[in-house]
Amino acid sequence: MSSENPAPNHFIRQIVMDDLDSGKHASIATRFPPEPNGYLHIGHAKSICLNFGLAQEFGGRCNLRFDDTNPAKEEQEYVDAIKEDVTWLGFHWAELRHASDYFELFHRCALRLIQDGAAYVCDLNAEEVRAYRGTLTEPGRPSPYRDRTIAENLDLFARMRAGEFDDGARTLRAKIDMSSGNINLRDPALYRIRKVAHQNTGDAWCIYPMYDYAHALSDAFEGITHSLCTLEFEDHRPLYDWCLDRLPVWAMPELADELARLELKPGRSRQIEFSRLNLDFLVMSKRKLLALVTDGLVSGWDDARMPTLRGIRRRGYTPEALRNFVRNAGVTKQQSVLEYSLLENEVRNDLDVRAERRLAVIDPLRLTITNLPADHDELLTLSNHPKDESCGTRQVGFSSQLVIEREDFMEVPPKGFHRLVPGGEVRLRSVGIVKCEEVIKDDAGNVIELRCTLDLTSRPGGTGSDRKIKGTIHWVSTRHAMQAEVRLYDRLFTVADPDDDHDGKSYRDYLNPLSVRTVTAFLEGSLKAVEPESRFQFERLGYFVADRLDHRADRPVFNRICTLRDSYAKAK
RNA sequence: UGGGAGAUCGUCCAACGGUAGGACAACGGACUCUGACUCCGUUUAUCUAGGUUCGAAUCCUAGUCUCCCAGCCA
Repeated sequence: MSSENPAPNHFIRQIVMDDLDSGKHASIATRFPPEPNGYLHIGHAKSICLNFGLAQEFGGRCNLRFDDTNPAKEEQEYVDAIKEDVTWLGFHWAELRHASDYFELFHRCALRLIQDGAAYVCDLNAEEVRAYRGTLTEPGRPSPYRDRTIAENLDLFARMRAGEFDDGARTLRAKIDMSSGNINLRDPALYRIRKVAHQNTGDAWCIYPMYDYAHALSDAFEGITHSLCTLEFEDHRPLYDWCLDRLPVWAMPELADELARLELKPGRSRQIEFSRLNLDFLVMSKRKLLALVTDGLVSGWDDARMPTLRGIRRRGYTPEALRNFVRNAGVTKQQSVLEYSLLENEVRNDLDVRAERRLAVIDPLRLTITNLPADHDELLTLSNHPKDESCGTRQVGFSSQLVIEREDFMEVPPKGFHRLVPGGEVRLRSVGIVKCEEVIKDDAGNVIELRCTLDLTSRPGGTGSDRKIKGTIHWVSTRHAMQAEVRLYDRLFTVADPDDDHDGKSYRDYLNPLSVRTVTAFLEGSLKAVEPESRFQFERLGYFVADRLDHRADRPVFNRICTLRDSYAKAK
């Protein structure tokens, strides 16, 4: 099995250890808070590994919480997919929560804010609010409704809640500072009117809380100690803290019954930001990913080329490799773009250790052994893993009628070519050394068959088996082979930064037309009855996985996860 | 011209006033019945300018560059 090294230290882990050492927290609590409006991608893996990983390492707890405060965008389908993906990645949540579980609590808190004179109902519409807000460099102006009386605010808010007003007609706003340099503090909206059914609460509410308000309170309700999020929320932190300063939910009697009902143990949380995970040669924004799907540029969210967790899984990447990748990437506040090779490297590391070896030919060239009877039929016993005997052995059929990889033969080889050439010798993996005696061509001059003799003494255990030969190539016996659809994947984009839209280009202009190639390959017969998602190394070709969705015993489909490193190809 | 954040090899991460180190990438070599794996070696970095200090990636000052923010999205 693959090994996962201990967690390297990073600034958030250090904060956690300090808080534990100082006694600020007896144990920690984190949460992974996705909005169920799309599928999870590699970027989310960082947040998942960080939140769940920290809780795991320090004996704390980590909740999965759906940030479902905007019913217009969210769907149950995504909730289900996210749960499945988190589980696949290898994590278990302490509790499954929804922000919508707390709608009653949010509402009571809003009442408290109004009573404290810290929030008011504003009648400005969206456009007017924007005009009053000012700009990045100019302060905003107070809303004409800013100084309503508490009684008036209470009455208006009750009527908002009762559905008396249209969508967008009014908002509940925090009364903070219209001249703040931080735009988030210029009386941000706390509640808006949306007469939309919610996938969880149905028609119970027509006012829904905004992210900043709901998120800070949700963290506090759940007793989250460390609320980890990405850098773009850095200047939301003052608002996060404002909410908890005004609403010490752990000490508000009017919340007690509801908190008890939900079995919540609230506490004050601290928001800490880290930089997102970005990868080159990929796009990661939900919008662009969605466009790839809806425009049919890929086959779906689970297309094996997609950077979604479902796509990555479909492709055959292992959760272990993904976790190692994220761990090695580290956690900082520096914006960064990781090289895709880091991820591939982890996949190869993991699979080299655990994937059994098989023989397969994806671009066949006929090879006949002329000094063996035409009906020669033999079962060879091959080891499943060169470095792990516990993987056992398997039987592979061998005959005089074989196919080899077309690129393993060249009539006019370049210098340094170690494979088959006319009159030359090469070792057939686990069989022995063959010599190419004759090259058969069709009328067009294409090589269609190689006729070779096998040096019988070079067979395993034979007197000449140790004879040094430069090259070893793989093969499959046609009589014993099965054919299968094999999908050869390559990167989806041709440039390192597909998001770069200079020169009027867009990521669509950088799509790799060769990102998938489907071929019919010859596979050794032992591959016949494998389960979907089982992974193998096809020797010298790469790592392959039986497709999770399409693979069937009677119609096998394999995906290439990644190639092997190929120093020869690189040298060419 | 506002507010927030960040600058260390090609990439990512360390070094917490005391020899700038690791991983990946690249390059060279060894090994090899997978041109894989493994092993060995090499190249490459502290944004700039001042200052403090015996000593600065780290502290101070000034500047430069990059990213984020003007949703009733999250």
